[in-house]
Amino acid sequence: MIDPKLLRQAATDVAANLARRGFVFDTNAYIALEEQRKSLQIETEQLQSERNASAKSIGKAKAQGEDIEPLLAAVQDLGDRLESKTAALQSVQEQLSDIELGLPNLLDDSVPDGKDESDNAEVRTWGNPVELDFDARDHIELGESLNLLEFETAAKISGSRFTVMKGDLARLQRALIQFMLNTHTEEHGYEETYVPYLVRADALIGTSQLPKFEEDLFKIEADIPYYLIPTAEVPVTNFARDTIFDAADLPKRYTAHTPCFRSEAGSHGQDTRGMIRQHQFEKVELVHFVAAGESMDALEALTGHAEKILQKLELPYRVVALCAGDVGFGAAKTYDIEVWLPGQQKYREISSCSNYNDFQARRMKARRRTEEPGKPELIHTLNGSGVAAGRALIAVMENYQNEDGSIRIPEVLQPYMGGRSVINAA
RNA sequence: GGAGAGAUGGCUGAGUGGUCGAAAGCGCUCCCCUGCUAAGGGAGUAAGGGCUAAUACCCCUUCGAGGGUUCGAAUCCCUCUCUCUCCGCCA
Repeated sequence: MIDPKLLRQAATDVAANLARRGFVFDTNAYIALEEQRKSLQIETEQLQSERNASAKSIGKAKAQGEDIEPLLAAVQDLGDRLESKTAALQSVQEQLSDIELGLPNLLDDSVPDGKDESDNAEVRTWGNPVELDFDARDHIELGESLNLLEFETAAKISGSRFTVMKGDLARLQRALIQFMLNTHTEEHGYEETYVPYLVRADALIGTSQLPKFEEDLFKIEADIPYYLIPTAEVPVTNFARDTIFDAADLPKRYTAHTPCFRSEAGSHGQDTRGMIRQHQFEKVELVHFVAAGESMDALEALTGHAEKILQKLELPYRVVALCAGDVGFGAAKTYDIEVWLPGQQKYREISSCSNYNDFQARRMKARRRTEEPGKPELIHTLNGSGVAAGRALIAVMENYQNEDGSIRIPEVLQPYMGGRSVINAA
């Protein structure tokens, strides 16, 4: 959520910023509502004040044994007046809140202009796309010919966009996850966490998947209307919900491995083959809680931590700064890390690292006490994939393939694979 | 699943219709005293919102959440959520 005070004072500036995203903010409608809110709130609070004063004097009079009747008569219609004002105020505030919850975050000035993916700015590349002296196979071909990857079995059980992995491939994904968690906890200062995969709507509102993007989520049919998490960002970031951290508590870095569940509504026809885009995938997530003013540095650090994983795996990648039109709803700035996939001859997203500044914190009431005046102020939250395990698996398969269809195991993963260095057909 | 208890400020914990945003203790901050790492005395110490140039006044809201009764609710009524105890079941 954008600071309501800023919206009131500088609606036009906000609209100009959001316009960079292609988002239209109807400032006139907002300002009109805001004027109503102001007068209604002042009147309502005035009436509440009157009510409090009269109740107090009635109490006093009664204690002294005086006649209360005239006092009661004097406030007879106060309740009704208050009730109608309150109802009107509430209605206006709900309308304002609907608008506010629907506004995307302000973009950081450093975000490049642009409409869509094609306008994203390459920031840096690492490594060089592998030159194979044979025709590269994609992960589907590789996995199926090794008898370790079965889409038909998955379809039989759960339909499209699911995968069954077996043997060394299943183990390789587990190895990737272990390797990533160990790297982040041992080298990058993250605390490992284990979190719920089912969450309540409140948590999703806090991280801004709701109310706007419900169609992207799986909601379970049960007495309790849980949602399956689309990313560990949701449970982990909500650690900070309704919390006031001590100044010394921050910064905090958390990591978690979870499955992620996404309906992929709106991506029909995209990546229908293979396991690039699944309803369920494994991911290691990184989350930072930092003081306001430190989040831009934190974003660079966080992105670097995700990159480190690919470097250790020796997978070529590039980092792109998402352009104004491509930055997600709640983010002020986002770097995507794209890994090279020989099977597609393309860089594909494997991590997305975002600074939400106070956008999520305001929704979650996540604050810290400042050092000096000791006053609560909103913290900044960040998150990024460190990295998506399913896609990392694809990247390893395709980048480490041999001509005979076997797959070499990256050196850093070998300890997790019983010391072996290659995966052969089962 | 059955039976019961409870949710109050940073913590412990009073408070069952009126001057309670809330006793007391602890903790914390500042000051005083004390010639010695102790003790004592005093003051202060919630969050959110409105108004505003203001982090100054003033006002409003909040005692798990949401409704209700009342001139007035932490206190009474209803619903929900969560926590705890015992029994049962269970990875």
